[in-house]
Amino acid sequence: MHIELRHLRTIQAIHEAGGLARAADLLNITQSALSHQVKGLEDQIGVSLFVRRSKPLRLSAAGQRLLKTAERVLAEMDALTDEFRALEDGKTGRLHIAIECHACFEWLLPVLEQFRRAWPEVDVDIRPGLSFDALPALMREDVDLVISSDPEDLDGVEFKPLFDYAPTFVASKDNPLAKKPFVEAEDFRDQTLITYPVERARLDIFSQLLMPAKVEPRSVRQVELTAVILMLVASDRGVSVLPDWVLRNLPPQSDTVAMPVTKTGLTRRLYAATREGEAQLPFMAHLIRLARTEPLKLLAAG
Amino acid sequence: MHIELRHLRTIQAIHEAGGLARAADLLNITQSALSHQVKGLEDQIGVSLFVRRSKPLRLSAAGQRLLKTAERVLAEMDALTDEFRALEDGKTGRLHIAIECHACFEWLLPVLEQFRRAWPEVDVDIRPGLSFDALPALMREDVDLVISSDPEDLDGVEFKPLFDYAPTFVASKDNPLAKKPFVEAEDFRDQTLITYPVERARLDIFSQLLMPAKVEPRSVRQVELTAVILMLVASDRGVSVLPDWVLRNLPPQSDTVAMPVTKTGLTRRLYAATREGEAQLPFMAHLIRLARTEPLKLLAAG
DNA sequence: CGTCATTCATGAGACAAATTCATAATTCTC
DNA sequence: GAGAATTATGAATTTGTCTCATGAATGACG
Repeated sequence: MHIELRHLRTIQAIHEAGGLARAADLLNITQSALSHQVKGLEDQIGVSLFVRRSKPLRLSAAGQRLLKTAERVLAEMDALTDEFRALEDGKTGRLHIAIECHACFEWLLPVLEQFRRAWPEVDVDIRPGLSFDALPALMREDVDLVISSDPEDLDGVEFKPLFDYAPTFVASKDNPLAKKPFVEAEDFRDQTLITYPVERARLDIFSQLLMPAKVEPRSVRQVELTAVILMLVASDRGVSVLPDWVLRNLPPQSDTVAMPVTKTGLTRRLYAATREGEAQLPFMAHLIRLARTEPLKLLAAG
Repeated sequence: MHIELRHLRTIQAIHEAGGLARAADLLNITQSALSHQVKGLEDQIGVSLFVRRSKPLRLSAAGQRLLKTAERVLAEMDALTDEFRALEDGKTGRLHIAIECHACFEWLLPVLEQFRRAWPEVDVDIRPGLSFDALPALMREDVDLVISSDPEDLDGVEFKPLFDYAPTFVASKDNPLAKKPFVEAEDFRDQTLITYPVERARLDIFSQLLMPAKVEPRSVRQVELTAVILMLVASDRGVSVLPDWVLRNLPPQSDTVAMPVTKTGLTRRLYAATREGEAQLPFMAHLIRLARTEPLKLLAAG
């Protein structure tokens, strides 16, 4: 037999009530039960917790020490059950987001900023580390939402569409391609292509154009930050393909030009992946709503 | 049914062992018991704690939250039981001391200083506040040791003698009494007597001399600090009666003279009062031993 | 001081809860 | 898809907790 929370509650009640009988009322059990319990506890820990010499049962030194722990521990447990209760009726929860699409930071951060104002209790985080394997992480409950443009028909995972975007070609105005109305696969053969440092299958330009056309750029350079990519492009160190929302914020007098990929342009769709049913959680639904509308507003404003 | 420590231990074990079966071994119960327990807990708090989609049972977000609390709380409980165990075999304990005798600070502080080096785990404190009613406080376990010179035959309380001392008269060398070889009760009629601010029954000079002789000093002034009393005496603002150990530390060229009270001098004995049996606690016995010998050494050195 | 009221302790039996045993249902691995 | 490993479940059993009835101790009061 170990010390149990029941014992801590008992000690606290006896202290507050100032006696077994009154404490028994507080705890809705009989005075006898308490007496047995205290005796059992004292036998267990081998230390007497109360002074029995005088009748209105008082805490001994050891009892006072136990009471201190009881107060701390019970407070912690109360906080825990409060959180669970809140979690049950959806006022709180965890929202750890994995983004497969690297440029999504651009619109996701403002969206989260707004979200946090509405749901201050929700534990929000972005986990850029696991952009590969994001869906397994979702199922393992390591994350709770995945932003992706490649919906998969996976059991236990739900994909909700967010918004469409156009992967758009950017180059320096000094680049030979700058004069064209649009680019196509062949145009990349002589170019240095700058991409985010993720596998090709996750890059629109490869999955939608170059891999189907079996075209390999002259070279590929991987760069982490969007701003750096744009800088390199501006100084004609390479060309890139970025979502249109990234390009709307370019200064108009910049040294770069943007144009569609292929004559008709590419169109891609972003999705939010959640575990089955969790998209209905109030805060989750709210975030998805925000992620549908806010990025478009940003685009319009840009 | 409430969350119990058993549940916290279970969560922790499952997490550490990475599965029910292994955790069951850790806890010396069957896998079945754990399964039932987890189910019961989840029903209780209305939140699922594990991800069951994949087989090596993993903690869900809520489970991870619970684990965090489990770790904090169980650590606290372990610390508590360690303390109780130490308390059981006497390596630690509480030693809150009430002193009835006000001047005892003089020798008690150095004694405690030495004691703390030998028993760093013991929670030592002095409670000067309740110099009245110290014995009831002892029985209520508000304090654990009382220093007193008035042993009472009380049930459940034990008095151990510490050492003898002589309440000694001090006056300015300008005081008319300074020439006498000793003082007696009548001498106080024309004097301002300086005492500690406690009831007369606890002051040697009243209980041993003035009250029996029914003599009232011209006036009585109460002063808290020994050093201040000595200062006032030196400047002939009054006379006082202090234990000899206080006076040994007077600078020899001081303006005060000391002399016995009555021709034979008074002799008083200090006692340490503990609850019945507790004087045998190792640390308590040590303190009492120190309190017997150390003050005498101080005297000799002074 | 004895009486009465209050408060705590104790033993036996009733009850509830946790655990085990046996076995079914999953999931994982090859 | 067979076999191994892991978790879930139902019924029986064991363990532990509570209640009831009552006894013992303490404190207050006339």
